[in-house]
Formats: sequence, structure tokens, C-alpha cells
Amino acid sequence: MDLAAAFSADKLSILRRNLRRWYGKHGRHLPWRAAGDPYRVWISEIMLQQTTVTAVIPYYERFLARFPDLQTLAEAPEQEVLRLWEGLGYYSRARNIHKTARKLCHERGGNFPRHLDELLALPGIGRYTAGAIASFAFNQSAPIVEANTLRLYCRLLGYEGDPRSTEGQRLLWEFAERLVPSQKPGEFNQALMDLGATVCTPTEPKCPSCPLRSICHAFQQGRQHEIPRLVKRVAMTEVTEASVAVRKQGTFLLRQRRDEERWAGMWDFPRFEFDDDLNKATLSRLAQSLRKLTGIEARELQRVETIRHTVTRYRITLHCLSAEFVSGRLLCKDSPMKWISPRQFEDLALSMTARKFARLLTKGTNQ
DNA sequence: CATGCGTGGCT
DNA sequence: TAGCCAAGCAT
Repeated sequence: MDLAAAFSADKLSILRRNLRRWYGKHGRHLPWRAAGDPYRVWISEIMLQQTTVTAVIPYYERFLARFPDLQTLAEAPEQEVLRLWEGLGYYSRARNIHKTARKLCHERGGNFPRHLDELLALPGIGRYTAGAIASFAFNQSAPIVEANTLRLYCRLLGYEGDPRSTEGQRLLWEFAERLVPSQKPGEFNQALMDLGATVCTPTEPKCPSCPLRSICHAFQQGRQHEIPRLVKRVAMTEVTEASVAVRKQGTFLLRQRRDEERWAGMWDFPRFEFDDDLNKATLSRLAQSLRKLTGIEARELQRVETIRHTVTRYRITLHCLSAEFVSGRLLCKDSPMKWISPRQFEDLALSMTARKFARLLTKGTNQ
């Protein structure tokens, strides 16, 4: 028995009618919605992957002001794109956007692909994003499933299984396919997401004011709080690290992170992991690690500040150290490294922790 | 199918 | 505070 198929034609027409009416009154007005420009829809959709609307808005505004169209983006250096993305997370999104902009300008004269399979072939665009662009920008009847609609569909259907499982995904996409109309599919999909985001919320859904309450299986069973089923999260791992700002004539040594590392392509103070406390022996071992990595001899390593910082499944205690250059020539075998003046920090994409440390180091000494 | 990839806001 | 959550994708 298939839940999606069991959703009756009557329910379907009620859903469409009530949702359209609700959207006319309660739909959100977001900066990327007005024009229907595929470039803007694309940028916003990539930014919105696993990222809240509130976090995205200022980044989107800045990004569009600097890169108003595909060609401007294609002509920019990658480092500048990453700089504007700094703080938003999931930086492969920025690298993919830039790479794709160059490819589209070079290979199709800046024409944005309009078909689902072409969109799906672009890096960083999966099933959801392809459906979103196809429906929002090109008025194609493509289904979508993402966090908001996933929750909404699960509750409407009363689906008690795991929505992330293969079975759950098959069911949800089948349902989305059944829902999406041929008339104004983009507006309809946005209405689904807005309802999920503002009414059918994760905790305390506002069922009494939901336009779909009469056809919602979860609500009728009073099970909206148990659906969708919670997913297990992986446990946090504690990590201790040190990053060292080596000073040489008013400049600091920065290292560009390698492709296979987290924060690939972004600049960072040389960073090391260790297990024990930050005692005298540790500091001397850190100086040794620094020498091995950079070829540089430094002295007077001292703690400036300790930052607690979580990233994915790691809780990092990061000891920020400063040190004085003594001797040696820079070895760039491991990764690119440079002596950077505080003024240049503004133009480089830094890791979040490096940015915090940099602000601390340059506070008062400059500008 | 599980995991890596980031960060900030909310409860 | 610690955990949950957010317009996912690639491998």
C-alpha cells in the first residue's frame, strides 16, 4: 500500500486550492523572488542549501551587488568569490558556483540551462536545486523535496517511517510529483515551502491556522509532534588545536589550505592538533611542528587567546598563539604560504577562526 | 547507505 | 548548556 498514491484526488484539489489562497495572503517576500532571473534563483538556491533565510539575506545582497550577472562572476578571481562567501559555510558551494559560471560563459555564451537534466549535470546542483530552478525560473512543472516540504509531506501523509531512508525518499518524491501542477508550478512550490517554513514548523506547528489541516493525516491523529521521525545525530568529538601567528616585520605568516582539507582554498594561520595541555613541553613541540611545516624558526610562542569552536562533528579548543620570526626560508611543499600584512587580510578569504584571530592581532595597531 | 562538508540561531 | 535544526550535494 502506497501512501502517496492513497492521497485522493479530492484531497489533492483541496490542497491546491487552499494552498494558493493561503499563499496570496501569507507568502513571504524574499529578495530573490521578484525578477524570476535564473541567475538570481541559482545563487539564492545554492546559498540556501542547509542555510537559514536569515543568514542568507545579507550574503545574497552583497554577492549580487558585486556579481550582478553570470559574466561578472565568471571574470572574478576565485579568492574574491570565497571572500564574499566567508562565514556562510560549505565553501565548495562557492567554488562550484564560480566554476559553473566560467563554464556557462565559455561553453554556452552565458545562457543558463533550462532543463532538469542539464541543471542536474552542473556541479553543486542536485535533485532539489534542479527542481527549484526549473520551476521558479523557467516555469516548469518539476517536483521539489527539501527540509520544509519533507516535513509537510510527512505530516500530510502521516508517514511514520524514516524520511531519509531510500523508501522514504522514494515516497516523498513520488508525492511531490503528484502534487506539482502544470499551472504556475514555481509559485506553487514556493507556497509549499513557505507553509512548511512558517506554519508546519519542526516544533510547535501552527496546525489550528493551517490551510491544510482538514486533509492532514498527522493533525487528524494528533501526531504532528512525532512526525517526521527524528534522525540520530553523530556524537561530538573533542579536539585540541593550536594556530600560530608568526610575526615578521609587521607581517604574519598565512597558509592556504589544501583541496582535501576543510576550508579548502582559504587562508589560515599554521594550525596543529595535539592531545595534552598547553604546557612548556607542548609549546616546544609546536615550535618543532612549525619548523617542519614551514621551514621557519620561531621563538617566544605565547598564548593570546583560546577560542572554542564547533565544526561539523568536532568541538575544537583552539589555542591562538603568537610568535616571533627568527630565521629560515619559507618551504611551500605542503601548501602555499605567504607573509601577509594586516591590510591584506581584508582581501583574503580566511577561515572563521583565522578571521577572529586576525582581528585580535590587528586591533588598535592599524586604521 | 553513511559520511563529510560550516555556521549560527533557537530552545 | 547541549542538542536540534536549516531551500542538500557528492562520494
